[in-house]
Amino acid sequence: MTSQDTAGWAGQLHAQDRRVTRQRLAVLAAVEQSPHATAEAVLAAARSELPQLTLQSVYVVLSDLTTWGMLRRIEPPNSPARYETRIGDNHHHAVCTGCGRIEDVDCAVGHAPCLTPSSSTMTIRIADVLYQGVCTDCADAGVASLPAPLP
Amino acid sequence: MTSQDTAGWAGQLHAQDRRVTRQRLAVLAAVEQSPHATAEAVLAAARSELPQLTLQSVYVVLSDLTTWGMLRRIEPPNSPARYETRIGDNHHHAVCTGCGRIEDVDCAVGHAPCLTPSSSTMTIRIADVLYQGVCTDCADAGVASLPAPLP
DNA sequence: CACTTATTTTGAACAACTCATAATAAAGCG
DNA sequence: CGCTTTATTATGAGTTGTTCAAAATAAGTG
Ligand SMILES: [Mn+2]
Ligand SMILES: [Mn+2]
Ligand SMILES: [Zn+2]
Ligand SMILES: [Zn+2]
Repeated sequence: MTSQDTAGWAGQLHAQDRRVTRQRLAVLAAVEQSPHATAEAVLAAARSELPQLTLQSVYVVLSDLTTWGMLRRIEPPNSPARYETRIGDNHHHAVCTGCGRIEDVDCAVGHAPCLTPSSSTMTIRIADVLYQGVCTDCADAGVASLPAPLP
Repeated sequence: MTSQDTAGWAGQLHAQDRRVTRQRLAVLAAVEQSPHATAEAVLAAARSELPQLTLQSVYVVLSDLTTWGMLRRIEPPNSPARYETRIGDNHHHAVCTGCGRIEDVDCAVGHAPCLTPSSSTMTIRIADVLYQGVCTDCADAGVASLPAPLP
């Protein structure tokens, strides 16, 4: 959201020979400000700066930025896709089955060892680990039920 | 698919005070026969035994069986949900970004250590690891592109 | 066999996302 | 700066995968 970030994002877009648009900067700022945001949440946040922005545009911008490696998309169960600007560090996620809360979790075993599974005929590029459990709030509240959508 | 399996499934259903129906047995048989099948694929397979079966019924049966722990659901990116009878062993999956092929992968580091991530305020119940890469077939064919839906 | 009620079917609706096309505006150029 | 080109966005509609409410069916019980 800072002009620092904005300048950096503009630079990255330029470097990819992409146009620097208000929509792209607004979406990047929204995702930076609230990590693991949904497309709807991004739209809501970005509209304070760019009221005429549409959900469809948010979808294409998110898709493009993800394709170009400027955003990362995660797809938790029982939730629409979520996006974040924290990329390239192979970090993982824990989602609470009580309230849907999503937390970042550093790679479980240290330095990207999850990239070498025990046996597979595939050349692994990505290891996406999704932990599911109950967060302390939900544990305190005695909630251990099924996933509920985030507000 | 064998009467062995069928008897076992009927027993599990009885043990849960659930009714043993043709639909449930047909769905279980279909998933057992083709692991990681989609609801559509299950419908197609089960209809050879039960032609009047509907997709909506397949959805509720799959959902129920998953809730009761008799099936496991995985949700790969760019794919509808998939189901399998291999449950309770914390195994993971590798999906080819070329052709969409899905393989089982045993827990990467041995005996369920993925259940203890480096740091989280959550009590972890499930560690779902999704590897994405390129399978040998696709590597040989020079395909490394975006995921395509399985036939 | 008849009864109760879980289960399935029917028909419709929904959420999240994608597509085709028209309108707009960012970048390059004179 | 104004003009042009074309990437990008907005508009409107469509699609996929899934869920829901209500009626019809059938599994289990006595
Ligand atoms: Mn994250
Ligand atoms: Mn599997
Ligand atoms: Zn929680
Ligand atoms: Zn492949």
